[in-house]
Amino acid sequence: MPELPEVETTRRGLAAHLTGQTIADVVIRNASLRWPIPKNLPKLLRGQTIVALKRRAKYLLMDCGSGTLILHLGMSGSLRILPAGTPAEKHDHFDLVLGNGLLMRLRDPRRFGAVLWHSGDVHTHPLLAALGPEPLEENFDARYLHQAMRGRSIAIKQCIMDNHVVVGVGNIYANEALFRAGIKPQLAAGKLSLPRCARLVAEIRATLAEAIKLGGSSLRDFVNTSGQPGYFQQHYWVYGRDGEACRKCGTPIKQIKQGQRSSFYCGNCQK
DNA sequence: AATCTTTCCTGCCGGC
DNA sequence: TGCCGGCAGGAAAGAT
Repeated sequence: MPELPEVETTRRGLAAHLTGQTIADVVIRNASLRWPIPKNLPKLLRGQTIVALKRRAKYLLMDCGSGTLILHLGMSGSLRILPAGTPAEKHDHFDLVLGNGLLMRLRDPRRFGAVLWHSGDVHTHPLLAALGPEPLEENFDARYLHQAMRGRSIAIKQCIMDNHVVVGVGNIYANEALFRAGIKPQLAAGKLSLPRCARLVAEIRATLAEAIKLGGSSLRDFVNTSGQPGYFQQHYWVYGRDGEACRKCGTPIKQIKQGQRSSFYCGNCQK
């Protein structure tokens, strides 16, 4: 599933093909994603030049000069670069046909993704305006996290998955980072000391950075822009390892539900 | 049939 | 009383 490392992997794979290219055509086969794809998108985009491909949280931002195409992969989306004219398959909802004989194709079986247009400063878009800091940037530090969680009774795991606190930490990496930091997922967020916040910040950063280096997770249906899976899943400490031995101490990994999501942890290594 | 995935939205609760 | 923020739960589609 696309979490931040998968989105960043996608961004890097796409950027080389897209940057500086003109948009020859736009094909909408099925507009009903999480929100409808704007009907006037072909009119808006035809003839535009792609200036840059950026990322904010799990949103891909295609800067077209006059505005920004906002893309989200939802739970099952993937973007690929293919030769123009490649026949569309099931769940291929959206194409950007480029001037260089290639196209960028969105496939999204579960249709929780999004394709939206915003003119002007994209960071003022309602979906982006209230987001917390990027986990890999300097302003996400121990002092900030400590402050953001102060007085809160919500479980630490749910707190770091809250986009208002920090963006881009989904279920897999939340579980992994908490294991690496030695923090039990049920701990009340407000109870985490400043030094433990520092440890957690460091482990969230390291977990995401390593996953990006490895090309993202390949859980279920994630593929990169060439259609290849990532390799991070081979490195999980706890995710999906219910009942298996902890890789550090041998204690069986436990699975619990928090906010309808599965959490995995070691009762011995995580306090 | 239940589960899994992301994230927005609704509505309840308690505090002031 | 009414507003606010925190928080829980629900919703969307499809594969397994």
